[in-house]
Amino acid sequence: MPVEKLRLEELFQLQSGQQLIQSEIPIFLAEIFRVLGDSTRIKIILALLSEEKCVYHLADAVGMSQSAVSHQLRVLKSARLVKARREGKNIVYSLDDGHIEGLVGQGLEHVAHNI
Amino acid sequence: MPVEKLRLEELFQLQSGQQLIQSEIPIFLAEIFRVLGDSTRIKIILALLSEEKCVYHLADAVGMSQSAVSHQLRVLKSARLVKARREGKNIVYSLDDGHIEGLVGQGLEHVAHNI
DNA sequence: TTTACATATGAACGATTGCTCATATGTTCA
DNA sequence: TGAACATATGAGCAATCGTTCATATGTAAA
Repeated sequence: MPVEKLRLEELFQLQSGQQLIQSEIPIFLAEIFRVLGDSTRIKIILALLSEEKCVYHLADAVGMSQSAVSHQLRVLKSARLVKARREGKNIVYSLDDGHIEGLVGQGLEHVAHNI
Repeated sequence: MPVEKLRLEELFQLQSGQQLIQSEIPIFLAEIFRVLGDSTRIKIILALLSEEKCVYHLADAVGMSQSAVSHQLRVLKSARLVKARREGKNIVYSLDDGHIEGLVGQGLEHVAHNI
């Protein structure tokens, strides 16, 4: 299936959803959610909502070791959820694009709804 | 932290995000994303976007065994993503609330953005 | 160039995951 | 009640995951 050709508003209307399900889209979709599905990684993202941070400050913010945070940053970076830039001795991480806030926001709505 | 007292629009504005990160919210958030982070479960959800379905039809739609689908339906149900009702010999599953479409929609936007 | 700092990375591990297979439970109809 | 169908569930297993520990890499300042 030519994923590039899909317009978002069409996705929900594919006949019986079968084409969508058999495309690669569910794989990509599951992948992004899988990456968001760990509390250390979510905390990193939440910490980056307000402002960019270096690894040391992220580790402090989420209460995990530098190594653990660094490993998870790599996961987040390869999923294009965060981006990095060097600033002197530090490497400063920030959210990669605005969709992430949307995703987290929707997640929060579901959480709020189920409390 | 009194989660129930949080208004959604306040969440992003908590001082430096620290309160949010130290609350139980990241745990809940990661949990919902973790459940969405498997392609079989995402396919099930996509299959239910258009209409409710029984287990047999779901298994067919997602191309997995009845047992595998049943196991995953239990995960989806305990995360309150789907609900079930008996209809004769069958058990018919449907999405539990409207937020799920919002979540999937946001996920699709991210996917579309990164293709 | 040496030292100290900041980050990344590889190996190893215990824990969790998602599937299959076999079987149990529940429902309908003869 | 018994047979056939629909779904759920438990055990078992291979694969994946997230952490720690030790160490490598990269940068800045002395």
